[in-house]
Amino acid sequence: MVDKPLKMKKSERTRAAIEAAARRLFAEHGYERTGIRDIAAAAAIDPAMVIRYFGSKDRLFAEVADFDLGLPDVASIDPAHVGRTLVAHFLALWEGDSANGGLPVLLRSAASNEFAATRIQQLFAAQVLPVLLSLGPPATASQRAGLVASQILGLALTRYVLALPPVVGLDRETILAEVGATVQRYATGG
Amino acid sequence: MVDKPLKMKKSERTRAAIEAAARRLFAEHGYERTGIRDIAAAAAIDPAMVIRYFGSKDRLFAEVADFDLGLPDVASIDPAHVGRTLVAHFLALWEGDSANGGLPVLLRSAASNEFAATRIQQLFAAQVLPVLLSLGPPATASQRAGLVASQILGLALTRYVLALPPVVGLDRETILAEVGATVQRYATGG
DNA sequence: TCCATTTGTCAACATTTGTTGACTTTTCTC
DNA sequence: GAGAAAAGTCAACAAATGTTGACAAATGGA
Repeated sequence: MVDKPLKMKKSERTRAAIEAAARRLFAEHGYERTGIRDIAAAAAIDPAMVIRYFGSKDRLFAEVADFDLGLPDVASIDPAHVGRTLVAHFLALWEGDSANGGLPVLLRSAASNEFAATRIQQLFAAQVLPVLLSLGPPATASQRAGLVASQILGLALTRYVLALPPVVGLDRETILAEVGATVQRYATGG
Repeated sequence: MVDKPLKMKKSERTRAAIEAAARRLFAEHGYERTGIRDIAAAAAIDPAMVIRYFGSKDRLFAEVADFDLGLPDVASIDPAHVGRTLVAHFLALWEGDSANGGLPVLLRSAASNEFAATRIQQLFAAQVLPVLLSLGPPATASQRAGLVASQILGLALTRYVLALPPVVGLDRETILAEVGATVQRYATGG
């Protein structure tokens, strides 16, 4: 079989099934409350296969938690609307049904899982901070990033993890306007 | 013994010890990662006593999670500085070493514990929302409360639970000014 | 002091957890 | 089709979990 197979190799299909099930369950119930047997059941495979393919629960989680925010390039962002742009991007990251979804996984587990917490920290340090560097005095970049993180993660927490009704009830445009304005102010140090 | 005893009855002392240990451990590691045996060890008593005094782990958690935000009275708040006042109050709630500390417990567990999440929701609905009612159009009170929650819980999450370095590094005055301004705007619908 | 109530100790339980190894079935190459 | 490699199944493990009940010690009122 030299040609690229139309269907993936079987092993890759099961591996993908496990990963998908894990992503969903970790995001829904968090690291501790998601058992290997739950993941296996959701993927319709044997629990032992989870270990076989990923080595351990920790490594499976690490795999699922390894993703990219995919923030737009600094240069391509209109500095006058960074706030709105960033918020829109994070909204999409949460509500996009497909592909990514690693952020819910992380946030749901970060409160009681050191690894997830560290991962979030890295994510912001490596991907958000650079964006803010050019938007204000570099000396205050870290401080501005902290404020931005507090608002964006707070929105994610209350809307998608805690699902507080008043926050869930906010419509997209209100969020973009209100939270966007806040992030804008934090990001530029205005 | 008719007089009020100088020392508590022994049973009340152990009960208090268990509760204190539970509060600390729940706040530090969350509900799932805190075992009854851990609590017992921290309180220097037998694991069986925890059950004896509180019935179950769930009920112990519920006890510890049952507390008050103690927000200042609506009338006593200067409407021009609600934001700063609220933020200052929440900061004190987190950093006050004594007494309360129920909020850390809740936030640390809320991501994977339905009960804790519901409790937070009740707390904001019953204690924060009333404050906002008189500060803007009553029709938008819920929306304003949602935004306020997203920022205040976001600050708590990133600073005390995730301990993101840039947020931990923020000094008190910066927080009061920056986050206070945001909350002020959210609260009044400005 | 005697007795009853309270308080504390101990060992065990059933269940669930992540993980492992031996085994069988499927799949693919020659 | 034979044989090797890959993929999947099954039962079991050690450890940890919340919880229970039988028992011992301490306490306090009569």
